[in-house]
Amino acid sequence: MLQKKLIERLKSHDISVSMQRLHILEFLLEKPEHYRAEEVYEMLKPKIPTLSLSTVYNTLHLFSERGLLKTLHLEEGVTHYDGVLEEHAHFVCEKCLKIFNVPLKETLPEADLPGMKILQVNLTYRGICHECLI
Amino acid sequence: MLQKKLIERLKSHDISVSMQRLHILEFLLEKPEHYRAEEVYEMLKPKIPTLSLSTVYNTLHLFSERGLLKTLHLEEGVTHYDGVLEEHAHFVCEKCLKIFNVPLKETLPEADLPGMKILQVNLTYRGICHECLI
DNA sequence: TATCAGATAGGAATAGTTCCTAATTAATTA
DNA sequence: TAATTAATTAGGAACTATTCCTATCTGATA
Ligand SMILES: [Mn+2]
Ligand SMILES: [Mn+2]
Ligand SMILES: [Zn+2]
Ligand SMILES: [Zn+2]
Repeated sequence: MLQKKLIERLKSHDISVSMQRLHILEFLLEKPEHYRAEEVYEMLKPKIPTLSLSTVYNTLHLFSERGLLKTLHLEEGVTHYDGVLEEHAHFVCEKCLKIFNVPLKETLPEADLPGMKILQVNLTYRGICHECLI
Repeated sequence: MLQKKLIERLKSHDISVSMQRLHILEFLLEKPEHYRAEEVYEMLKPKIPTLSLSTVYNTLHLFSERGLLKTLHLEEGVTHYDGVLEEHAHFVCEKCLKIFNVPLKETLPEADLPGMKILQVNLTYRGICHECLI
């Protein structure tokens, strides 16, 4: 994505611009995969040698809070971040722990939750992927 | 639940019986709530003074593997166990972190996952609960 | 009874995340 | 512009849920 677009995106979400933030946002938006903080850190270290893991955590929290990306709790003790905001489900392989995006045919069922404010819906399938079934 | 029923339940899932297992199973089956390993441990300590946290972890893993209960990854870094096996969704309040059971009106959408073996489906709503909205 | 496998207890080790503080950078004010 | 203030970042220590390791215990088997 163009630098200009990224800057706009940050500003429109009330986030002031910094090199670290631009890089982290770009990294997550251009990929359909799901990364952990540590992975984002390792991938960006070459580009921003002074980058710290704390900053990655700070930034990911901020982005998630402001709706720039989605936080996923799919497996034990790890948080993944998803830059794809279009509604979709996930499939987690219990063997290799790979995460797959799953397009949704129908919209997700409305929940009967009177008085609650729903901010996010998450649909996850769990099982064994085609690779691991062989 | 009757001791007899519990023993049957274990045996029918190819799990040999022990006091620890009976107590842990009973505890989780009779409650609609969602507990962490540590909580199960604390609750059962008075009944089984020699109980160890390791055993609780071992047992919960075993039960989950054999389909006696469901493993939930709803919030950061914690695993909850659910003894209610009937299909239902969850609502997690982002403020107080309480977990609510949500009955499902419709069945969950079939996933377009050719070649994958689906073992579990998980639907989670996230937001602010009625208590925290006041 | 002696042998063996499985289950348990206890504690050390691990790892992802959070918290704290000082240094750096950006924004605001005079 | 210079001085002041606020926000961001870097680095590392602290925290904590979970896993891993090992010795002990228990129950079944021969
Ligand atoms: Mn995704
Ligand atoms: Mn439940
Ligand atoms: Zn797999
Ligand atoms: Zn709440």
